Amino acid sequence: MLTTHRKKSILATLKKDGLVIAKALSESFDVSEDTIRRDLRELAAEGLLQRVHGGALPASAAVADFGHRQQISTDGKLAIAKKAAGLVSPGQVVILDGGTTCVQLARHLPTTLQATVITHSPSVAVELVDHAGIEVVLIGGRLFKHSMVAVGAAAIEAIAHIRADLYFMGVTGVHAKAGLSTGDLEESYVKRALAGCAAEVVVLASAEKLNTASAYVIAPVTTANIIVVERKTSRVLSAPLVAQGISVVRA
Amino acid sequence: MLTTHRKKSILATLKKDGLVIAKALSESFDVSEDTIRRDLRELAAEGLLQRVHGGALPASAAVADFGHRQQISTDGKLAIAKKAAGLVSPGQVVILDGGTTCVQLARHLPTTLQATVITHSPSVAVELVDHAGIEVVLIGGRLFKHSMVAVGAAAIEAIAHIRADLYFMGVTGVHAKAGLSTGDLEESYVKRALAGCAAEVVVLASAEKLNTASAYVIAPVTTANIIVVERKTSRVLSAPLVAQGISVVRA
DNA sequence: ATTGACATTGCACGATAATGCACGATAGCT
DNA sequence: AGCTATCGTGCATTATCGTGCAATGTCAAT
Repeated sequence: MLTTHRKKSILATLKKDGLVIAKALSESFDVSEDTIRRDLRELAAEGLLQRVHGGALPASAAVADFGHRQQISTDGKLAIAKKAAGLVSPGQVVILDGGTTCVQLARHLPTTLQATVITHSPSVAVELVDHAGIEVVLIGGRLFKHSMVAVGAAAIEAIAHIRADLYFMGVTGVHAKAGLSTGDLEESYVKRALAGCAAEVVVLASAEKLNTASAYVIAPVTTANIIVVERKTSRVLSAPLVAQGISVVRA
Repeated sequence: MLTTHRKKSILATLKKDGLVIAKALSESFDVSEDTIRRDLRELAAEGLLQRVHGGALPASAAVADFGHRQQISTDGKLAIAKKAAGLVSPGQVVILDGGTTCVQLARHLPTTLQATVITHSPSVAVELVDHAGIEVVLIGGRLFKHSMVAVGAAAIEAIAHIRADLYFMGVTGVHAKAGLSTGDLEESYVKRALAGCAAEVVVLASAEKLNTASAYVIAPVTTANIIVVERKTSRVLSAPLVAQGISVVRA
């Protein structure tokens, strides 16, 4: 029995059953439990599975889950969301992106605020149910599950008929030269379309997004009128943005 | 049985049923109630659920307020949702209406099912995130908050381009003569449009809906190919429907 | 063929985690 | 108020874990 072969089998079993148990593996491969433990430890170190007492679980399950992602939303993101919520004036037509920060933003809009919110994120829409004064418009399309937003031709088409006052854009990268970027091609198209139909664009950028760029560029950084960053953001990071005429707001 | 796996199962059960009972869990996992209590305590400490005497409730705010309505969702509705979920075949294109029953239906679709779900309910969309095999298409429009569904011209327009195998329709009234009806005009337009583009229409009707009619008529009752009703439904109520050639399924 | 470097494995042992039971405290119902 | 189910805690038991070490096997260079 080859070690690598055994490891592959373990991963295959894991994928098939959703979990593996150390004792059972040791019997089925006829090796000691120590050996299995070693295998599991090594596979866990490679990020191929998640080690737990008694066996292992798939790695993805730990990472996945949107609800979980929302929980790891940092204090910084929360502060950004609150600050951004304050930028909305009564009567405005506002576009809210998907992503955890925008969900937080929606949650922190005053419940009494009279406004129209346009969004392609079902999560944001659900969040706004009990904001009596807010008219919600949902943009349809194929649902990109990783970010929980509608994308695709249908979404682009729906956006084409919209004019908004304000667009709160979530991004994964803000770079003075590379521009605003995100990790999914379809998403970048939608964000570009949304930016194009709003009078003012507000980018929400938590600390780790600044001065980085992701795979797909949405637009030059000057597309943003305002960028909301964390309070602690150093001047070194904000200066190049301010130099291009962007208003950098600290949360 | 792995501890971690048991906890995940508890959370999954909680999500499915809206509550879990300690004693029942201890029996189904064949461990002592102490162990279950420990699990629940730890999950509660992580903020993943809310501990109550005798069991636990969901913790998430988004789930909670919808869960309020969901709690009044009777056992009957749950049974209907489960039964209806079993009507979906792999590979089908399915339309899911809004409403608590359809959210339950979504929740009870097999996680491994390969299918396309079209919906105008953001709640349903959110529910299907962790069904890896399901492609979700969101229909946009103005959000009618009471039912949490997209309605209006945009929704109708989007629906016009759709062909589906199956449409699960929620209604507030099913009457052999008055037809299928609902309490909102806009909603009735959308439901009619959805019914028109599906090969087969399945109506989900909990006990109190039968033999009643609401303000706005969607379509004649014969539009429905199948009506799923509660197990206890009397023959007196189902007979007039069967007489019109509709298949009445008891949950 | 021999040797040495290295990987793999099984075993021993102390440490840690998980579980079930016993007991007194508490919550919810009548 | 009184009853019962449920709860939390301390403790003993068992399973599982990690580490160090020796035995075995592999492979390449000599």
